Amino acid sequence: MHRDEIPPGTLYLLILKTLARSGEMHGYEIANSIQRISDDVLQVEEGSLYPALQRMLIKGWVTAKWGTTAGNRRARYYQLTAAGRRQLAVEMSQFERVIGAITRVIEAV
Amino acid sequence: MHRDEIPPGTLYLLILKTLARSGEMHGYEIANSIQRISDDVLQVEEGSLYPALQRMLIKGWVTAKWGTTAGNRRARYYQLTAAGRRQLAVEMSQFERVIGAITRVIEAV
DNA sequence: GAACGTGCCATAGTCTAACTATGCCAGGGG
DNA sequence: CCCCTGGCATAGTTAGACTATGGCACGTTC
Repeated sequence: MHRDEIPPGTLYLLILKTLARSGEMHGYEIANSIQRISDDVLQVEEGSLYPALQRMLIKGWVTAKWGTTAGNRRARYYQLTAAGRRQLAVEMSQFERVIGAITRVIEAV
Repeated sequence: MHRDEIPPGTLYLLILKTLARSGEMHGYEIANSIQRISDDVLQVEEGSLYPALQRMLIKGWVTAKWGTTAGNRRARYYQLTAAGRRQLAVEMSQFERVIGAITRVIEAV
């Protein structure tokens, strides 16, 4: 079975936006933040999140450094780069453009 | 390269809705209709459309019969089934639910 | 101090579905 | 006759979200 909750491609947008809002975060925080703000509709699985973060590192959208959490655990803190901020703008406008177009189709008379 | 225009999964929604609106249509008409109503934002490639229609036939969401177009060409005419209409309702509510959740995240302060 | 739960990271492998590229056939116009 | 267009179809590639699994360290409980 598949839950199909997060449409492929939009995970980047969600992560980029979350990091832009909150500055430095580690993976767990990112996932929890997305889940909470979406009222539990979007559940970011660890097996989706960490591969996505790796790809984003490679693309240069984020940087990572190891640190320690408030709960005294080791964690990787991610931060947006300038390229990441640019990518966020791109993804936002693409999202709006495409969702607007789909909405036109499904609301057409 | 990839154009990334139609998010995976939403093609079903677009086709179902288009058929619901216009009754019987053949593939070419469906693609043109979606493209036109979306103001050319959504471009349904033939290599995406026909496989999707095949899957929808197998799932029982549509039926097909061969006919002749106004331009005197042979074409397969697709029509929604009752299951297809039910599926359209499901896809609509899922779409709204997920897009609403994503919107909350990308508009959060 | 052993056992367990939880926080946190990571990867291997599966699967869906949209894409590219290609091919076919028929009608009509130059 | 040839090409353009309309129209259908499939084989193969690719991205990326998922499941399943594993590991480790801290705190708490008994």
